[in-house]
Amino acid sequence: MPSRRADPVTVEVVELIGDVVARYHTEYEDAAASHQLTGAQARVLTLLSLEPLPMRRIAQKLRCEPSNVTGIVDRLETRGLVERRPDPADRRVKLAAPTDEGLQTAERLRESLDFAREPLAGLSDEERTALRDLLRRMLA
Amino acid sequence: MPSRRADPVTVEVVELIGDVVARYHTEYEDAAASHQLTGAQARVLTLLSLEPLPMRRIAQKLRCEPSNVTGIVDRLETRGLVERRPDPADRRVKLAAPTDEGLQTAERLRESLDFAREPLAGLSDEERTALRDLLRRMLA
DNA sequence: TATTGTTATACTCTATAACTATA
DNA sequence: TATAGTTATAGAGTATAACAATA
Repeated sequence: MPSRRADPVTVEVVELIGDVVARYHTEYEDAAASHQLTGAQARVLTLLSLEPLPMRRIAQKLRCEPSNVTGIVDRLETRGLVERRPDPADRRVKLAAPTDEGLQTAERLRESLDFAREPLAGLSDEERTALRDLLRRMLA
Repeated sequence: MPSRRADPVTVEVVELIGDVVARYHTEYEDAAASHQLTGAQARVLTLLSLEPLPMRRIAQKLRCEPSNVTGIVDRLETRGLVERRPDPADRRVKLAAPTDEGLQTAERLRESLDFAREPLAGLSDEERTALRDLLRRMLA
């Protein structure tokens, strides 16, 4: 049931979360662009740097249609950052896996994603822990 | 200066913020889609529901090129949600303004955007206030 | 028959550059 | 000459539907 009137603090928290989202998005896109990647390409490369995945699984992680993943992986493959491997267990499946260069790019991407690391540095240990606990409960 | 090694709590907070961002994005797109709007269209309509704006200002708010705004406003105008008005003070300028139907749609959009209202309801007043203060400091 | 990945198609968002009408 | 908005163009992401290969 949505429309219970929200108190002022809740309204402000929602606005602040909107600000966090906007800032996160901007920094993510900038970090991706600094490696000549789009946001979607950066997300897929980051996913694959954790473990190779079937095309279908990538679509599920991205919450998009499988047909889209074909193009994104095509472009990453053209760049030499990702390759398609056969799945020994099921010949219908293609596993997308990062190349060595792809892994390096993913690592540099992670490093340039400073969001909330710098701002969080201004908080004390206790405050960071409190923030972690509150966010955990919010997402539970 | 990015790469100072982050402590585990900071790492988890960054991950949690990523989760918040993903959830916010999903809910925003869903809310927009439930009104047959794309995310960009919903953002512009929401902006204009606060006050009519010159095309140029919309582009600045969206952090995109002015040429993109033409298409987005075109589509909102075709839907009858927005109209372009001349600016009496400068005949080069076109003010985009919501129609009555556009205002109604923007209001319903706001209502269906429950993000963080429901989850925040599970927090006490003190916790919400603490969260607000921590987010404020993070974004400062 | 069902599933995996792809192709074909169409729409939206995006940036760049060139154009117009004002200022 | 500078600015506001548009148009033209091209690339990328998205969904839908139809297809080939495999299960």
